Amino acid sequence: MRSSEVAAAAGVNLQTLRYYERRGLIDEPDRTLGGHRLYPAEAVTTLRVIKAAQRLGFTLAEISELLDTARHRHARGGGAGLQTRAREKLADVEAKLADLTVIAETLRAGIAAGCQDLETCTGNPDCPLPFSEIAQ
Amino acid sequence: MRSSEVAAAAGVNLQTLRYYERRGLIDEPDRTLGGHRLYPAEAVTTLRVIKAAQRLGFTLAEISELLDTARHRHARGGGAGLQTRAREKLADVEAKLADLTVIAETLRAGIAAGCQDLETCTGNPDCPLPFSEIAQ
DNA sequence: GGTAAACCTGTACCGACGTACCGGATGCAA
DNA sequence: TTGCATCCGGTACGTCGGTACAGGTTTACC
Repeated sequence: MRSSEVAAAAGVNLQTLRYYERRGLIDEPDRTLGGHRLYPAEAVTTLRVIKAAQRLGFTLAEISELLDTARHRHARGGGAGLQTRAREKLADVEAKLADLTVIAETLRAGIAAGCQDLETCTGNPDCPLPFSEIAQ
Repeated sequence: MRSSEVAAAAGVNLQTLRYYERRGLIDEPDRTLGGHRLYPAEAVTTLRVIKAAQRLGFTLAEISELLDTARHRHARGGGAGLQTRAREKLADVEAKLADLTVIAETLRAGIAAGCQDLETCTGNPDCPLPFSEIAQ
């Protein structure tokens, strides 16, 4: 498959394909005599896996590592496997959930109290937004 | 107060202070004859309000706008007030919460299923991670 | 063999939020 | 008046995940 076919099939930009190649996320494909890239069909699957992993919150660096340890399985000791990574990521996500829950509650309180502007709220000790408590 | 005092009192970097000034988040302070900035004590409060608003998920651009509409209150029509902004932000935060909840559930499913690496999971139709369904 | 579409490399840029470094000027105390 | 900490403006860098452009080749089809 040619690069634009792969990009279209995976729903990514052509530039993104080359970017991933530079980042080591996808293998360097074979080339035509003239230097044009020729991808195997599996490249599309790899790209979809990358996108799925991104949706789960993994960074490209993490995905790159996960793909590496998947390829050569002798990752004893050094590289953490998918299990470990998923556990760590879950902890991150749960922490973010906790943060956002507090934030949502605070915003709801501010809305319920009818806060009109930052200046008034900052000086008002009854305001539920954390401006007044912070002011002094 | 001198710039380093304000920065220390608000817990921000000196450079950040100048950055906020460039962004229009804090007023341009008076200067000494030699050009050194001299801040009023309220600058510290403003900085803390900015940090509190950031913790609530507002961008610096949004905070800048909120501070502006707070300062000159004649913001009828054009600029949305704190109420409106808070409602919009709450909707954002709730959307993020929903996303992260799905992500957390997916990660938990993957952990419970004992997924070991991306390659195996991609080819396994029983894997709860959304790689296999996506592969074809 | 001509032509247009696709492709190549390399580099620069986006946005969001700062941080760091430079050479030079200033402030303050002894 | 000297000396040193602090501050000045301007610019460059860093992250993260791409995207865009320039200007030059290659491929594919008629």
